[in-house]
Amino acid sequence: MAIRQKCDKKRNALFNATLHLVNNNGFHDAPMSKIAKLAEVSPATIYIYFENKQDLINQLYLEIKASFSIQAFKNYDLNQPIKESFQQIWFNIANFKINKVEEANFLSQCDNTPMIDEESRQKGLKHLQPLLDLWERGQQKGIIKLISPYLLYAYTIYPLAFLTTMQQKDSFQLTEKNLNEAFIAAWNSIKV
Amino acid sequence: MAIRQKCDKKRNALFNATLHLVNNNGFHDAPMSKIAKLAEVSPATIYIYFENKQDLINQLYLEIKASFSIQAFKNYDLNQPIKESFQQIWFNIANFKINKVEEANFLSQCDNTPMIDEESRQKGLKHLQPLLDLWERGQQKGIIKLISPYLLYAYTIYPLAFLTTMQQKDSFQLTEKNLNEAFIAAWNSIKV
Amino acid sequence: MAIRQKCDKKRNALFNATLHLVNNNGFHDAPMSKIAKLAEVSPATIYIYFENKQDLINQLYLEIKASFSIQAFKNYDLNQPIKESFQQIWFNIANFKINKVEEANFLSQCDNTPMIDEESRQKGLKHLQPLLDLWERGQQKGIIKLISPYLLYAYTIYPLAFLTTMQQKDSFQLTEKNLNEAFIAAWNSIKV
Amino acid sequence: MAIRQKCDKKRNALFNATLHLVNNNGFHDAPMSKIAKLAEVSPATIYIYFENKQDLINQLYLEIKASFSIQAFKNYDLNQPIKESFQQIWFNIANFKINKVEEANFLSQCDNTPMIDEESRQKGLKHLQPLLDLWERGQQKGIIKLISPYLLYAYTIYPLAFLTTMQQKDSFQLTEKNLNEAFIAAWNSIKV
DNA sequence: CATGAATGAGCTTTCATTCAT
DNA sequence: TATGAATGAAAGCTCATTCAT
Repeated sequence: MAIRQKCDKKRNALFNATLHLVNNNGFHDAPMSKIAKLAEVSPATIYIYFENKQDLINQLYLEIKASFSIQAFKNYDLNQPIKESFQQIWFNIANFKINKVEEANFLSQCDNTPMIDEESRQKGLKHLQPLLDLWERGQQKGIIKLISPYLLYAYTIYPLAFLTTMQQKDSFQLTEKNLNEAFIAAWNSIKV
Repeated sequence: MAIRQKCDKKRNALFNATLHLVNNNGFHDAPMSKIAKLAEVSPATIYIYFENKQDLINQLYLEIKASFSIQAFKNYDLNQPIKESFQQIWFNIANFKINKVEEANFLSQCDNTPMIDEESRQKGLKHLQPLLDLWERGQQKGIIKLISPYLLYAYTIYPLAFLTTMQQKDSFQLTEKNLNEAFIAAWNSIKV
Repeated sequence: MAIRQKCDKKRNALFNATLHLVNNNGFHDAPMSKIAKLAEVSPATIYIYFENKQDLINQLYLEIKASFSIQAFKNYDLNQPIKESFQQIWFNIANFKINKVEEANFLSQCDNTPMIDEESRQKGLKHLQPLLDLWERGQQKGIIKLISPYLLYAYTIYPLAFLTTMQQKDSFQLTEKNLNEAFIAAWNSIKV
Repeated sequence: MAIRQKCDKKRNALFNATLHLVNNNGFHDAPMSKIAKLAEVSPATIYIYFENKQDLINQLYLEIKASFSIQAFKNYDLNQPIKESFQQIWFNIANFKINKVEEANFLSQCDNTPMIDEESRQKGLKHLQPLLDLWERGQQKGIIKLISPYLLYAYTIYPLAFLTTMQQKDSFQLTEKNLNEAFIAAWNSIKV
């Protein structure tokens, strides 16, 4: 009655292989055969864990988004002042992007191409809710400007994507000094 | 002359078809056969104008980057004050992204995936030089913060990409009010 | 005994599943995985009961042929007159085809395609021997025409396959009236 | 401006290859790769001439049905007496089955399996209309029994399929004598 | 210059079967 | 015995590119 069980080990190996190949070659040059080889499984095995290639990509996206959100709101304390809370979250996100380069890179590709289907994209968006709530509280208290949350995001979180992308490609270094300057720029752009 | 015009017509048709398909389907689902069909030419004809698919994408990228740069520095007068100059350029870029949605979208994909080869990417970067020069002058005059140009770009120009992407996907509207708020946020983040 | 019954249950479930899928989808679209699912067993279990897919099909064919032959010669009494005997067998076969539609359909597929291997086909043919013997007796008595048994079969039994196939596919109905007319046609074609 | 044209030569080669492989191996063991090899074209070439495998099979079926129907009604003269007309058609069909063994065999497979889709099957049926009309005339004149055309077909034309199948598989020979006996059997089964 | 046909290589996915428990 | 996981091989089909005109 005992049988071999579907194991997270293989699922993870497939995720890692996909992550690596999509980041380096792009979605268009990350065939299932290469993914399988890199994960050291048979091509057919992928289809035990995922319905098809799109499903593999979607699930990977959501898994990374979830791990992103855990990191983003680590040590976030609702009772602290608005600015301290925002600072905590901002640096959490920055650290995720710095330490989890592959994951951050993948999310960037997903958010800027039609790789992910609409349903998964919508699910992924929900992870940011606590930050939106924080901004609203900040606005009610007169600390944060009364502008669209899209603007708040565009000028505080989104720039980090550029900085990490550049760090990978060019000679730009995200030093601690740079990071602090970046935070100040972010805060200046949204504070009242 | 007549022949030359005929050529450009097909070249442009191919560019438009590629732009449309890559934007809507992604690079991985924009085969040469579909591009040819949409441009109303034979697949074989593509290879008269371009060496191969990569070359087509690269050339399209550079063409759009060039048209972007023309728009970006329109009416830019070196003799005007720093802030006015920056404001001119910033709104130029914003208008490009708002009016040339397809082109802006395509550049976004190129900048966030391994679609474009390194050589073309480097060429594309040069178009921004006048803005970098302006920033340097601003810094020398003590008007702009002494931080890396990567940071300056990340907090002034890059956010526009997010806003235009969102305008396409969601209910967010880039109204004139929003746009002015965005410029203020951008300026606040880099001014001394 | 208990184990034996358990076994037969699964074997039968597999037979039914195969019958259903081959009839509805064709042999080419009746994969082992679907058969297993429909029979509510594991794909691996099939290989406990059958050597491979070909063996499963062959055994199913022979099982159905055997059940066909039991039905065909039910109440067949060697002492009765030739025509009565023939009539008995003919209606037995007709009833099998009418009541066991799935089984009859499957035999049709097997007899008209290279699904079954030669050995099993030969085995299947033997079930008709009593009918061949009856015909021979009829010929000796001058009641049945002195023509090849292949012709006798082609003009008496084989037409039933067409009628039942049509009943399934079209609006044709095998009513009792039709059936009696069919028997008369059959008898007229072979009687002296 | 002149280009290579899609040629019937390749289309025919593909038809012949398919015919041969499906007849000998069955639909389930007639992969596109083998068909291509036998037709001496690339697998990709098949998709220039046919939408997919199903379309290839459907078109082949209809082509053969058409050629069958031409043969079936060759020299058929509406002004001749019913029996002579029927005899003409019956022998035409018999000759088709004897001389075009591969084609006849293929039609048999198509008519007894779910290989062909419903639409093509319906189209294929229309080819028999002149025979149905003849039967109706025969019935009006009191020459042919007033029974369903399905019965008429089952007892006159359908038996030929069995005889030709047997000729291929077994030692049975469709001699001229056999053929004449078969016709008499056919006629006896439907004449008043 | 321009074309539709043609293609080998490679794609995603499925298959019959076996493995490990 | 019975299983769900696992798999190499092969399926149908598509791709970027070239051929022949």
